[in-house]
Amino acid sequence: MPELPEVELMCRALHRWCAGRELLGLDVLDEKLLPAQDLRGQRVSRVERRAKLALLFIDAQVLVLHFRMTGGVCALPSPEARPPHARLRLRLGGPGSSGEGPPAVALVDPRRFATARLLPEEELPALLAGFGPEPWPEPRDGAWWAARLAGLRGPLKPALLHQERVAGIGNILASECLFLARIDPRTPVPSLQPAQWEAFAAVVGPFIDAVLEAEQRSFDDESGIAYVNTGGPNPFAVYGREGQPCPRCGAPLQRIVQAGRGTWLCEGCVGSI
DNA sequence: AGGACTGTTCCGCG
DNA sequence: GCGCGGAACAGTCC
Repeated sequence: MPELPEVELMCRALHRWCAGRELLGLDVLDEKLLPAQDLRGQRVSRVERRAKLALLFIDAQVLVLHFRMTGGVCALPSPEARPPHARLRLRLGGPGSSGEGPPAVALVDPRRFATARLLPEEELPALLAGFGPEPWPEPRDGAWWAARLAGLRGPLKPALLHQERVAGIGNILASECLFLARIDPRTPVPSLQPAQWEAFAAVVGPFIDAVLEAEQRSFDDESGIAYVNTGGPNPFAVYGREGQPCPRCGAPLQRIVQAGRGTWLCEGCVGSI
């Protein structure tokens, strides 16, 4: 479920697994993803997140992974292991900067929406310039959010998904944070009051921290496919819960569609539009 | 069988 | 420029 927190966790995992290690091979298991590459002997220096991208720095190049809807990463028990839906595999040699790591890692993606590209490091700034600034971990206040979305006229919730304004907010994060801030997702951006911007700003950082902490557990077990919400109960307050009672007031939660995407809200908890 | 889905891009229309 | 709907991508899970 890759939004900002999930991509952050995947990047941390990739960094632990790969940083400082030699590449023994880059296996393109789905040729739709990337042309075959020979990167043997090159070294993964580090892995960083920017927006919803994972950036693997390999010598003078960067392998840029975009997980889209269903992409994920996992550590493999053997160099030739091929878990279901594996699309790209990195075989690794030598101990990493955090000790022994797995013999290989893979990008897995059942739906095959994920993308990968390899580009010279000097081309990275131009790619990243297309994304807005990060809403986390640096604290952002209400004025920052208002300025980032200034000029947009439509409803707030779809506006939050504009990656060129603010990078990393996804459909779940948007619904959940608006619920926590008691803001109606249909409110036009120009109608937001300063107090509402502040309420929203106050909610985002702690919510991302909470998701990271909750999902950290699924990454702590690095023995198999260790990524994203594999089964388990829906951990969210409103997402995917239409018809269920609002955790705050008990009224049935609503699902509406905005810009073609589901939005979940409690009509009893939001102020007037 | 049919619909919905955590992301993004493209097109056409207004 | 903005925003929407729709389609496309491709697969799984109700």
